[in-house]
Amino acid sequence: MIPGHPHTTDSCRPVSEILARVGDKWSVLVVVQLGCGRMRFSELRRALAGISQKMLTTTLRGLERDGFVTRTVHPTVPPKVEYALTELGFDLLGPVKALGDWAAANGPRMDAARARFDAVQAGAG
Amino acid sequence: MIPGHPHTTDSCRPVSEILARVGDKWSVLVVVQLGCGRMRFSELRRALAGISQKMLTTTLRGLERDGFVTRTVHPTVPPKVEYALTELGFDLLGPVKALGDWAAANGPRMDAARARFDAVQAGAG
DNA sequence: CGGCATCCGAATAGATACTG
DNA sequence: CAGTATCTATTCGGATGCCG
Repeated sequence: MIPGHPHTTDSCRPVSEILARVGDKWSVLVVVQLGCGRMRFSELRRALAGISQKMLTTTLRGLERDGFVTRTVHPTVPPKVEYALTELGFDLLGPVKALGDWAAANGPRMDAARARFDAVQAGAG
Repeated sequence: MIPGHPHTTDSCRPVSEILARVGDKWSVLVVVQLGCGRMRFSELRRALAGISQKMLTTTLRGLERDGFVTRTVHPTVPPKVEYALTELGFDLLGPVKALGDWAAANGPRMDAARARFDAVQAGAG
């Protein structure tokens, strides 16, 4: 029990919403990647290394819809489409990078806990 | 690489990892909920209102495995199992709440962007 | 009360082929 | 090069039934 706990945390609802929007497998990766600067479709695909072309398209559409990225079509031959973060997208980078820093700092602790848990499971059945 | 760009964000990898662990539909909700204090299984289920017993069990197992929550069994009749955040879990609350605050503050902007996008799609095909 | 096993439907993600 | 459409495999998540 936490004595004198504020219990004012209504973070549940908004966290759930933001996670429903960018909590999928690729959205955050794309946002972080675009945080390095505008990129074209194939550059993103190369940078993300593992995403399928379909998923990249779907993810970018969703991010564009929610106002995180812009899509610029250059009417050239061959076609060239560039994606960039909006102000909202850059804004999102703040808390996302905070989470990233946390993960980088505490990832080993998570790994250790997992190893411990698995060892106990194996030993105690 | 973008010339003259900061490019200090190597948050890609860790963000991906933390998202793979707590980016599912319920994990963060459970963590935030437990941030209010230790709770037993049925309390959590009531508080989350919508989660199935199977998912709650699965989610709690995952969080326990990664060292975010502890599971305490009271050998009473009827049985009583309580869950609480570990120090790592409380630590996670920081960046998660930051993300929650951001979502609460910018949710309207996301909604507006979405409405705008949908309107353009309807108008321009 | 807490939890596991099983089955089933829905949603997701990937491969492939085709268009402009 | 960028994107769409289709098909399929995998995963997710819920309902049910049984156990300690």
